[in-house]
Amino acid sequence: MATIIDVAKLAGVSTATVSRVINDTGKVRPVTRKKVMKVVNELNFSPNVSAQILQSKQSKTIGMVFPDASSLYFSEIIRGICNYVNQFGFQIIIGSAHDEEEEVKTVSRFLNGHTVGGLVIMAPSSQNDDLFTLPINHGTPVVFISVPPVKAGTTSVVLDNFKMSVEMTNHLIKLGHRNIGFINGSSHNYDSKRRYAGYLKALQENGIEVNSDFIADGNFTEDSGYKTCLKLCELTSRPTAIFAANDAMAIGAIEAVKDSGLRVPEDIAIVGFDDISTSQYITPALTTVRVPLFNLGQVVGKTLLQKIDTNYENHIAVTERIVIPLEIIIRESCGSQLKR
Amino acid sequence: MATIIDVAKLAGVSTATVSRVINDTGKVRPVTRKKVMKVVNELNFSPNVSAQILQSKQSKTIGMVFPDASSLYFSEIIRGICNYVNQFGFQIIIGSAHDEEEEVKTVSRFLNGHTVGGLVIMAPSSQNDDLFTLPINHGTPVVFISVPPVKAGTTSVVLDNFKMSVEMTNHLIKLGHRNIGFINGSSHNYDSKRRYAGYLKALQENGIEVNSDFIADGNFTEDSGYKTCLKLCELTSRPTAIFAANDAMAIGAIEAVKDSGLRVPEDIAIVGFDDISTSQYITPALTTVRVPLFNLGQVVGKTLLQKIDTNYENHIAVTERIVIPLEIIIRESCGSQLKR
DNA sequence: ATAAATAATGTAAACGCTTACATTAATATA
DNA sequence: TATATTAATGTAAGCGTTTACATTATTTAT
Repeated sequence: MATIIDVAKLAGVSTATVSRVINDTGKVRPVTRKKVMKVVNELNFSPNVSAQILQSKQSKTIGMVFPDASSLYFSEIIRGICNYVNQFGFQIIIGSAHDEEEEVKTVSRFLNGHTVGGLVIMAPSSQNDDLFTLPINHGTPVVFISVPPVKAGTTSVVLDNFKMSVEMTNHLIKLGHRNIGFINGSSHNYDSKRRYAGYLKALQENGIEVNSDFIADGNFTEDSGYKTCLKLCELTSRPTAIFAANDAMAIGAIEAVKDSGLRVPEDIAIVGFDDISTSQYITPALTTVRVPLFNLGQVVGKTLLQKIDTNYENHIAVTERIVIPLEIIIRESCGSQLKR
Repeated sequence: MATIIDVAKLAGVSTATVSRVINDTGKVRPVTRKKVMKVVNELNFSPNVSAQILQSKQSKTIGMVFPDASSLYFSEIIRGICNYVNQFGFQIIIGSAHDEEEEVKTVSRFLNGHTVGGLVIMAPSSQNDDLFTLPINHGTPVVFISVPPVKAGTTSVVLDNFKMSVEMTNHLIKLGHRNIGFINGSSHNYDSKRRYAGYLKALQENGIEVNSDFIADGNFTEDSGYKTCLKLCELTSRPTAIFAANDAMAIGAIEAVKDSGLRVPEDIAIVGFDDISTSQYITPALTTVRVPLFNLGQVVGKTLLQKIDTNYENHIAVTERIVIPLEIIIRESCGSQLKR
């Protein structure tokens, strides 16, 4: 494998000049540039990335750490990030983690190893402050996905959960529902919390009292949706509509309603959140909120690259929060089309 | 950030000893080891990965390059790979590519940059020999996913497409079908080819003549399944069963049959391949072949790590081919439960 | 034509680590 | 106890870059 020295020798210039040519830094005469590029192509030279990082202390790889639990969403998000950052020669390195402790470890390994020039951390259920303090203390630019707006000097990209949840609940209310259940996702999950908060807000705005019997605790899995909904169906005075904090649980809920001998949406309307691909195919097709994950990824990539850039110059720590707009998708499971 | 020199100084030993301690190479007295480890922990030292790679020429990063088109499968596969290789301190770096040309570029960037110690290449539709020759010439261990068994000295992990496709077709035949259609995936895709070959084989074994009208060309998308199936439905003598080369197309096909005013499976049975999560929720639930992607990923990880290990010692280039067994999932869309 | 200013290129140190080889310490053997 | 053997540690070169600074070439001004 050819090194920069080989190129320099063959081109009859110094390594400094070769470096300047391939990185486009500093002045070099067109004649020299051409001469060097010729050899670069001949030898099929490309620089040793490790040597570059070691010397320049600037890595063009981005670490992405996320919990196993978000693997469903991860694929699209990462495609979005890649799509954006690849344009600028950046790579993505993956660190998945089973639990929070492991997530912290992964972050610190990325940081200490000087492998990454920036970090994307997905920690919707984060309880551990280290996840925030570690990279910030280290001075490495980070973008968080789906975290509460608590930490100063932190930049994050979040979904417009609250607003859409209000809208979705309002939609149910307009359809005539007053007894609306809610199935929560995992207990510490920020997305879930905001969606729940929006639901509560909508009820309150419409003067509907919250019935705690109608609030169930799931964990984002379809199974938990099924089981909690089954209980809701068995209530003597059961809800006429159920809002699940994500589609997987909504799908489980639909099965539960069916298995209880009831109909969706006639007896119980069901709505979800996420718009996963199954949602349009299940019967009845699920009314939900579309979350543009690919787009989210692009925004995250763009934001991070901006942080990295400005970070090279000056270290202004602004707290930034970018909200991704979402869209309600009305299908059959909410009963919009129904004449009541 | 602490370097190995800081640690050495503080512990009163040489950098060589520190290196031996943290890498567990060479002999070092327990006393010394303890002394060094104490400082390592105090300073929260962890080695600069770039410097390690630069010096040792052995990267613990695995490059995974795959076409955009396989992003559906990618998430689970990568989880599987991570799951295995993380145990051994290996990381994954992602290189997605729009087309084949870009895929080759990505591979060559990984190779030339010396960023990766091994490569996983997913190239089910590969036409370009560079994808194979590049890493082999470079001497970097590679594992291919879903590629034809053509290249010598190559190791690959593939699905047992042919066998399962024969079985699935046989299942249809046993159900009484003789007019069975097939919807192909994208034209150069190896998985699709093998599935088609299995279908052909089963027909032949049962003395059923192939009706070219029943063979449609899709491209793995649901939309293509819908459109091609619509045409199949319009045939004056139409097939009584259709085998789609993947679930997405099968789902499109089910919609098409419905939209043609026909019933699945009574008028036309439909089966697919992959067992994506939607398949169990669509009505009727799709009979299909389950592909254990996570498991596939684990196998790929294990195989690659083995190659990397032996590569360090001796460069025996054996052609290896690992076949992942699959499982038929009988649901409703094939009409097994039907009394005919 | 010469001096001054500017542009282009070269030189060499440094980045943080590993490891072959040299040296010193500890243990075994006679 | 002296010597041979083995174990533990140290020394320093080198991995392939980038870049501050030094040097040389080119252009501009006089």
